[in-house]
Amino acid sequence: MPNNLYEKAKELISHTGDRTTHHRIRTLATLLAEQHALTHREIEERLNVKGQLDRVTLYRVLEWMSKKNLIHKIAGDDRVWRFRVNTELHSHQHAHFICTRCTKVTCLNDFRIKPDPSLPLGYLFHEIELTVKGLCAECA
Amino acid sequence: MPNNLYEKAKELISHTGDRTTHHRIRTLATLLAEQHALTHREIEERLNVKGQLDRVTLYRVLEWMSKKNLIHKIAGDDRVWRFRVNTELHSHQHAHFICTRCTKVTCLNDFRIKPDPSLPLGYLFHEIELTVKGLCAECA
DNA sequence: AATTAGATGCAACTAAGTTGCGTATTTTTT
DNA sequence: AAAAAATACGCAACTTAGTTGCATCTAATT
Ligand SMILES: [Mn+2]
Ligand SMILES: [Mn+2]
Ligand SMILES: [Zn+2]
Ligand SMILES: [Zn+2]
Repeated sequence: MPNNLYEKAKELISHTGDRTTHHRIRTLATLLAEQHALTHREIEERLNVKGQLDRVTLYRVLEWMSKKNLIHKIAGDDRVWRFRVNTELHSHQHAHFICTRCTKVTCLNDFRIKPDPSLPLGYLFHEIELTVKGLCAECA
Repeated sequence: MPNNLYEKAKELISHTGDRTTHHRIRTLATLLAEQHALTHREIEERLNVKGQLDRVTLYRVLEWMSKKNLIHKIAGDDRVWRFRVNTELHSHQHAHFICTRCTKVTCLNDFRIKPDPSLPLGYLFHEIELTVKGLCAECA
C-alpha cells in the first residue's frame, strides 16, 4: 500500500482521541486501499505479507473502528462480516450489493433509501438496511 | 400445537411430491403456529418437548423446506438463520424488521419495495432485501 | 525516566452449521 | 404382502467465525 494511505489512516485514527497504534493504522490503510468490503480473513492475508498481527487483535481493531465510525460492517449470507472504510461521501445510509457467485460486496452509494418506513403499532424505527443480490460485472 | 396445523403441514408437504415424513410435518406445523421467524435452536426446543429429533436432521429439514419454497430464511447480525413459513399472502419480496434488543424478527408484509434498482454498469439484478432495525412493541 | 491506562498475543473456548456413513423408514415394484 | 430401491435419519466428528481471560507489552502522560 502507498505511504500516503498510511499517513491518512494515521490522521483519521488520531482524530478519534484514542491511541494511534501501528496495527490500527496498518489495518485502516489496508481498508482505505480497497474498493470492496473485506472479510477478516482477507484483511489478515493482506496484512501478514510483511509483519504479522494476531487474529484476535485484528478482531478487536475492527470492532474498535466500527465503534469509532471509521468503518462499517456488513453481514452476509455466509455468516461472515465484511468491513469497509467510511469516507465522507460514503457514509451512513446506503445500500449494499452482494454478488451471489463471488460473494464480493459493493457499496451502492448513490442508492437512495426512503428514511422513514411505516412500522406496526408500537415499533420504534432505528435504521434501514438494503441489500441487493445478483451478479457483479466480473461474474455476469 | 393444534392438530389442524399438523394436517395442513402434511398437505403442504405432500404437494411437493417428495416424502411426507413425520419430522418434516412436525417442523412445518411448528413454523405454521408462529408469528415470528424462529432460529434452529428455537424450533428444536419446541419440537423436543415431546419426542425428539436430531439437530442435524432439523438442519436438513429446514434446508429442504427452503429449497421447496415452503419457508424462507433470514440472515441476522448474530450469524444465526431464522426461518419463517411462506403463506400465500406472505411470499417472495418483503421487508424484515429486526429488534436490536430481543433479536426477534418480524416480516413486514405490507412493505412495498421497488423491484428494479439501478446498478453499476454490467451488474445483474437478482433480488432485493430490506431490513429495518429498531425496537419491537414489547421492547420499545 | 517512571507511571499508568489501554492494546496485544496466546491459549482455550463457544456455537452455528456441515460432512460421512451406517441404519431405518418411506415408497415403488414384484 | 413381501422384496427392492430410494431416500431420510441419527450419531460422531469436523469446520470455521468469532469471543474470553489473562499475562505481557506499549503509547501517551507526568
Ligand atoms: Mn457500505
Ligand atoms: Mn419474511
Ligand atoms: Zn461476482
Ligand atoms: Zn424486541
